[in-house]
Amino acid sequence: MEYNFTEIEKNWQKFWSENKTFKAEVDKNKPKFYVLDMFPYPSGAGLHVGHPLGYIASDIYSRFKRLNGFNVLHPMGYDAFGLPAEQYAIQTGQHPAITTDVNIKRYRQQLDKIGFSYDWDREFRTCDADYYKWTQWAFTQMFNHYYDNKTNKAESIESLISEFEKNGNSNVNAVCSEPEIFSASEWKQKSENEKQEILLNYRIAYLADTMVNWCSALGTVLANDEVKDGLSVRGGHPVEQKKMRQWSLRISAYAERLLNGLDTVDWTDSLKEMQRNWIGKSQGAEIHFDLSPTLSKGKGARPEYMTTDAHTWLGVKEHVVENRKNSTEAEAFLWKNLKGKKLGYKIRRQHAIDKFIADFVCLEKKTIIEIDGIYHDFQKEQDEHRTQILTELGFSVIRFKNEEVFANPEKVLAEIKSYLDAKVLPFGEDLGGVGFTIFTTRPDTIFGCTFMVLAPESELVDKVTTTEYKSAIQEYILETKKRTERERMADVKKVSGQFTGAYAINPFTKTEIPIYISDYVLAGYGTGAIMAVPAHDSRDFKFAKHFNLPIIQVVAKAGETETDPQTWEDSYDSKDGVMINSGVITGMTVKDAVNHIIDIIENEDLGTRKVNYRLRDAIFSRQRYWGEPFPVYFKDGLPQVLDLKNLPLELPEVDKFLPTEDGQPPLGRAKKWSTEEGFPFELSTMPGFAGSSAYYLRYMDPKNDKELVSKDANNYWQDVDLYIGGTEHATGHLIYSRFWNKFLFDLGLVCKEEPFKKLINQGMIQGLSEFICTISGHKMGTQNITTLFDFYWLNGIKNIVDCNGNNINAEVFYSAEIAEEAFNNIAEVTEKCKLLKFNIPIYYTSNHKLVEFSKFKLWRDLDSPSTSIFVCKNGYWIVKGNSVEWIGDQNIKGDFHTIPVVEKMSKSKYNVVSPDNNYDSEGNLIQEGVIEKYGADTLRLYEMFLGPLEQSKPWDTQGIDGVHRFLKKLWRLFFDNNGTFQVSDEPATKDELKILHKTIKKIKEDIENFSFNTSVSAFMICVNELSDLKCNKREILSDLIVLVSSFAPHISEELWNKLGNKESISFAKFPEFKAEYLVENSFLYPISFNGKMRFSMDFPIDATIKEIETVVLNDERSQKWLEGKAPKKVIIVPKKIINIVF
RNA sequence: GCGGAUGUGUCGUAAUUGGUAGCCGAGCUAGACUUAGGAUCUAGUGUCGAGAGACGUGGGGGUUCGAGUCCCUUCAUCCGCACCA
Repeated sequence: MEYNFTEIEKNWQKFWSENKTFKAEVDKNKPKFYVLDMFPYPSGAGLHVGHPLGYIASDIYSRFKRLNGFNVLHPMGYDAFGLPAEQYAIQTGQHPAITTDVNIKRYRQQLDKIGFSYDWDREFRTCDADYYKWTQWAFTQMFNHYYDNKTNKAESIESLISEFEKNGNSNVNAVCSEPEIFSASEWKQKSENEKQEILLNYRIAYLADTMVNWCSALGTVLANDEVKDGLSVRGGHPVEQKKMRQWSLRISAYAERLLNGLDTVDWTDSLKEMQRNWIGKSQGAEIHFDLSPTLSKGKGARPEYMTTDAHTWLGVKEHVVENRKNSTEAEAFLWKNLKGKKLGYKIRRQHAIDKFIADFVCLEKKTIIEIDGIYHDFQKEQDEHRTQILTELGFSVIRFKNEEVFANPEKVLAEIKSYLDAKVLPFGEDLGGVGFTIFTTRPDTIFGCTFMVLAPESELVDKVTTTEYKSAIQEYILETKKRTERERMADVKKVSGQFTGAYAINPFTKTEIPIYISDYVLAGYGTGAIMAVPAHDSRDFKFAKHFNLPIIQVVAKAGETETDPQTWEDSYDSKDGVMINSGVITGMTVKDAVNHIIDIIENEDLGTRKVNYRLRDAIFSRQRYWGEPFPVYFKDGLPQVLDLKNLPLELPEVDKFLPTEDGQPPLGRAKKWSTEEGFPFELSTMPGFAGSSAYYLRYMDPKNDKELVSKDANNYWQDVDLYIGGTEHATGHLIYSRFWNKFLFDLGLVCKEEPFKKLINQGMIQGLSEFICTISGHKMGTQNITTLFDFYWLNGIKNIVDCNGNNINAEVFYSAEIAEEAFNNIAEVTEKCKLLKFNIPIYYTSNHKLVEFSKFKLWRDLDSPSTSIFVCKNGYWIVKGNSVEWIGDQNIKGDFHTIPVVEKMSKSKYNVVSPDNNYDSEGNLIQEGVIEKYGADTLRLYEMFLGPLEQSKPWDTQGIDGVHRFLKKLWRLFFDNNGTFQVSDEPATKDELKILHKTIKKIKEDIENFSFNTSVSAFMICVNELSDLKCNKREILSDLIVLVSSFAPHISEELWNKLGNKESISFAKFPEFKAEYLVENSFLYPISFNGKMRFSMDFPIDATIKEIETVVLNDERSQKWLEGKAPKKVIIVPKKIINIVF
């Protein structure tokens, strides 16, 4: 009986599916094991041979665990929302739900052919409303929680509100956007909207203004990698930096826990390193720098709004309160339009300054606004006197008459605003006093800080820049604004910057140091400002050199003395060394100095110890259609979330998948996109990572309509024991889902803080592309072709150009080996010529040769069918439509070589190999699949045989025959020469048992170490050896087939069944390894002389070292190798080696 | 620039973790069976050498009785991060 894999595989796949063989249920009598593959996005191209690599590995492991008595959860589903489907929808008008469904069906069909042991009853898609209900629900939970630094977990917003009501927020230590201290009574006085506004600063899911890449032509925010040279990669539309109100997730609150959690999981070091890198923790200090000259009276003495002393305040307090009550009509009118930062500046009224009371004051701009009524007319002289004093204090006064206010209030407000906008305080007092704060990880080098640099986008820039430098600064900012963050990163080498005119004072050296702005400082990191230490930071060094700024060495390499930094080629950035020129810390090591200086900084109130993270909050809005709608509506412009009972909020239908005319996201086109009360819903949708962040939890309990996952299911399945997938998710999905899980953990909804216990990154299977060569600008007239190439034949390649015809309608291709030569010769004549190499579909080639000339031709020029010439070494092919003619030596028809290149397997490179048959749009077979040709078991084994799982390798079917032969050989063990199934019930021999148990041991160890490639060769060795012994003993084959079943389940089921078993082999028991079968009674020792192996000798296992030594030394071969010398030493390692040293 | 990984026949790879380098498969060569072979089987196949033997795990050095494996150094390739203060 032949090994008919097609039949066998079809039958068993049907059997598994009908019998739900791999259905997993909570079973508390069995230990659980959860094996998960990373969520696939079902692309239109279907599966290629690279995708199943990880799936096969996880499937082998799942089946292995089942055989070992575990209750295995092994599910599969689809990450179905996403951009490609939507782009396709925009192009074709097809609803993304339809294309996604088609793609998923194709995926499923392909997956089914490979024989995976998934529990298909748990399958779901992220775009199912039943599923995204829980994505939306999780979002509402994030909205309803804040991160408390005291309990170090997420806590409910209700508890925060009740704390506000009791004590205000001064005792609250929460992760928060803009802390502003208020008391309980102040909280209670706030309007509902004001309260909501404040709460948004605390919520884990929050709405805030964020800088984004906005592309108005595409109507969406773009990620950095979607923008190049200020244009969108797709379409080439201009992209601008824009502040937009976006949903974000406060993932930064979890930075420390995300970092620490890495120590508890079994992932590869490289992956953990990537995450650590992404989180980017750095420890250092925030240090306050005063501006020079300092006008403030002292640091940290009083809040800035207290602009008078306590004594005076008590004296004027009554007047202030009185005035506020009895404000004039004009004042009241103005106040209505000034309060609450209506002009963009905080304005206070009836505010005491020195011993005066100002009508209105803007402290950050040191500006007083006076309304002169009749009352004031009597006091004109006094007012002038008062103005004088206030001016001395640094305030300026603008005045308006009552009548002005009434006659043209708009004009008055506009004047106030433009006055405030224009006013630049020379010494930065409006920064909240007297200077600004920087973050550094090297506070020890502060004595070497000789200048400061601000990020161009920093809010501080406007405030420090002196009038003189204003235009230069603005010019510089404009320049940098044009470039995206990405571009800035790209040309690191270019040094640019601009002096602001302002100086700060180094708090330790007390010297005045200039303040610059430069785009090498990022607004988003730290405080957007740095202290520059050119001697010990290469970027600062370059900057100092460029602008000729002083460089002071403060760290010397251990054992070296001070040198002149002016002579340096580069800075000394290392933390190895001893402090010099550094006041009290001179002589300390860098490590000690860092700690010591921070202590001083804290004691003297110059700053604080500080930990900084690179991890930023995740922007969660997309102006897109094909994603989860936010369960959010807006009431008075403020967001409210829907209750669970109103979820899911289903994605509405729209007429087009494009933004609306007025630039709203596609959901703006939905007919009724508002609550029943008429409050509008959010128009953005969630990003790709939303749906994939908690899917592993949902698999535990996929049909539950009451909760994401039941307590029962979660307590049983707990976490993913083995997670297999590609590295591409290292910093995206794997950070987000860890965050998401930790959040749910804080809420007590899941029992494990880390979701993925062990994680393996399978290597990529690359494609083997084929390139064809042609030369641009070099086409020839058809009528010349024959003569041309006869000529070419006679004269060699270089004469091709002599016949450069004028009727251009033939394209010439060159076989790889002559392309270069041909090109070189053509280039002599026409300089415009270029050697072109481009990808061609690999299925027109075979063994790196073009074979399907006419098919290639058809593919190549659909638009202009013409003649093509394929120049080979000893002639050429002329191809016209279906006619292919060889011109040249008829005895040796030329091979037309293409150039093989290993690249990523991708549709655009035409190098995709799918596991099953590949048909064109008309249904013609264009590429035979491995599954059809060899069967799924061969595919599974071969993918594993290719090499270590983690390693990337190009797909190459050379060698697949060997694996297929192995399966046939295995099959033959069960049949006699006539093809009749025949298994002997005789007891196995010692040798047979030894072979079997050697294999059991090896397979068990290999699977546990995920070393599947070596298991496959172990199987081969085993079957080879059994074949040599002509072994057909049931005792041996029965165990062997169980071993194989994890790898090649179909053939195993078939043979298992033929052995007379009624149940699926999945319910068999993994054979037990018995060491006694491997016990040998002798060992063949390799005998080396001075470490070089010369011959080997057999000794009984219980021979003593003494006995062995005597026998070996007396052997005549030993005498020969010793060359008559006496051995100095004889090393005998039992059951290992014998080495004789002489 | 920083971090990580890898480097072994013609190719994919293996090596009991410091103990006979090249298992298994492919390819190639020769042969058997056969009407035929993309079937099956047998033998050979690291390099040099007629041979004995010598050399051989990117290069150089070291530790060791013994190194593909450990240490130092250097080169190459791949991947990740990258003005992160």
